[in-house]
Amino acid sequence: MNQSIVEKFGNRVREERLLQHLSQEELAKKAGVHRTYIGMIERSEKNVTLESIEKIAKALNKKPSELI
Amino acid sequence: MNQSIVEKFGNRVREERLLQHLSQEELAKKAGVHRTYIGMIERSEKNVTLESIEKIAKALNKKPSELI
DNA sequence: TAAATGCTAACTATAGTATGTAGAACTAAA
DNA sequence: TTTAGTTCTACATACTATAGTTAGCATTTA
Repeated sequence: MNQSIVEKFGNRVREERLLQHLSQEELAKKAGVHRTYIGMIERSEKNVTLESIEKIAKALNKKPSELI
Repeated sequence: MNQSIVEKFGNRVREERLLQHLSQEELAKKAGVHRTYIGMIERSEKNVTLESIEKIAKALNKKPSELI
């Protein structure tokens, strides 16, 4: 079964967030986005834009390309 | 001077498109997006989403991460 | 039982579509 | 030359779909 790019991204974000012991709310604050938005991304409910990818990647100390 | 992630993406798309001798319209057709949209992306006027990144990357025979 | 997350709903901003005009660059023909 | 036809791209405008915000409450998990 092939995951979509949106699913892959959501899974990578959750994986990295948990590795760093961050709550969705903590990650949201670091990234400058909203709490529920992180949840939606992790559940593959949102088709994130480049700028949001960058914000979240920075908050996780990753390069955008590492989350894709 | 630092380019934004949106500028980098637009520049990479144009660079690859020209290397492959494709017009904006040809690339748009291969990617399944609208003609004018490719122009807007290359001029850094649009903050592309993951799914559009994937469509354009496939049309250029690249991985999404190679365009970011 | 508190902290974390899921989920809904309503909203605003903007991604992405569609159409048309204008101008640059290049042919070919006279 | 110059004129006309073609292709490509920039740009404006208007529209629809959806990204992203915000709040509240339900559910899960420790």
